[in-house]
Amino acid sequence: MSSRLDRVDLKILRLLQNNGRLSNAELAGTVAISPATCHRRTQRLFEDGFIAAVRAMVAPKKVAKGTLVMVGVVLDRSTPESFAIFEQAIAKLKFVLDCHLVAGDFDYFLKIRVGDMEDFNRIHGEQLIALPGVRQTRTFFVMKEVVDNAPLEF
Amino acid sequence: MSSRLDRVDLKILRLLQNNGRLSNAELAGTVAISPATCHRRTQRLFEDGFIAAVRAMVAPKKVAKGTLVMVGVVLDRSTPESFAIFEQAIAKLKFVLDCHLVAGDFDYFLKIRVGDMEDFNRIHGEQLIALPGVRQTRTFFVMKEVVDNAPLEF
DNA sequence: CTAATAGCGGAAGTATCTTCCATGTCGTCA
DNA sequence: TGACGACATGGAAGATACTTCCGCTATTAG
Repeated sequence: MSSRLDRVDLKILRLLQNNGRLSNAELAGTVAISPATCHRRTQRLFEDGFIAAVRAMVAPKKVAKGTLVMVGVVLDRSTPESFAIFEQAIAKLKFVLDCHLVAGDFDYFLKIRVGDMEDFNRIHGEQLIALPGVRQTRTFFVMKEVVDNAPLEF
Repeated sequence: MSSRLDRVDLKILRLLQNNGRLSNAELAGTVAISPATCHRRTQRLFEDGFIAAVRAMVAPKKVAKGTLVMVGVVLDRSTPESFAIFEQAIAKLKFVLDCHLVAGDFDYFLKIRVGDMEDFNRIHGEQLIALPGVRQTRTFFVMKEVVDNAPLEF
């Protein structure tokens, strides 16, 4: 929490969110401060945890991960132990992009990327329903990605 | 689709996915090729669209967006026109991170980031249920983010 | 076997990064 | 009001990295 962000910090954050490979010189120029100051500001944003990471967004279709699936999961029992075991197991499944414990008709919501439907069916049968404590799953195939992973507005 | 990715390309992609600010020299050193070759490879990965963007991941809690909500949406009518109008409208809502047309009990799934529950209630009442063609929404508050936006495995 | 093509790494000029330091600004306290 | 302290800023400079050019090698096709 801690330190406040002034107008300059916000500008840097937004610029790096749009293009994480901007050079310090380019940043400084756009924000209209000296490279030295910009360097210190940016460094602080990293050190203080405002920027968790900088990631290249790999185009899913280019690497045979063009199919997106949302899955609702219901567990057998709603005990803390069941949740912990489930979460531990799902962290190992690399095709799971999101896994959120939610309030409502499901216990967890998953966002999964796979190559195609056939790929998903195999994964669903071999890995998802085999997860510890899973009573049922409900699959929502994504037919159109209207907005995917939009940058955070702040 | 087009051009193939060899072992070196994959390494570069994975490294940049983990740290998008790696310098060309660091990349080259890790992948064990010359800076010149590495520069050419990386440039091609961008030009050919394998890397859609490089983004700084801003920590949501640090910028008052610590509350995550999943929302299922059902429209009044399932006509192409209804879908188009809805999608056009939702693209303007900056707090919507994901919006996917799905097959199943809902028409759309939304992933939304807001400051807190109060914030969400206001947005839900003023903006979500006011979207064109919305019959009903079902809200799933996220109580725990087990995995959020994990890097793509390929 | 020869030639064409594509990819590689070395080299060098240019640009950038990163640190140090002097200067300036703001707020506090005497 | 004035002096002081804490902090942030920008300039400068050595070290580093970027980007392009060019010659070399390997692979493929004829």
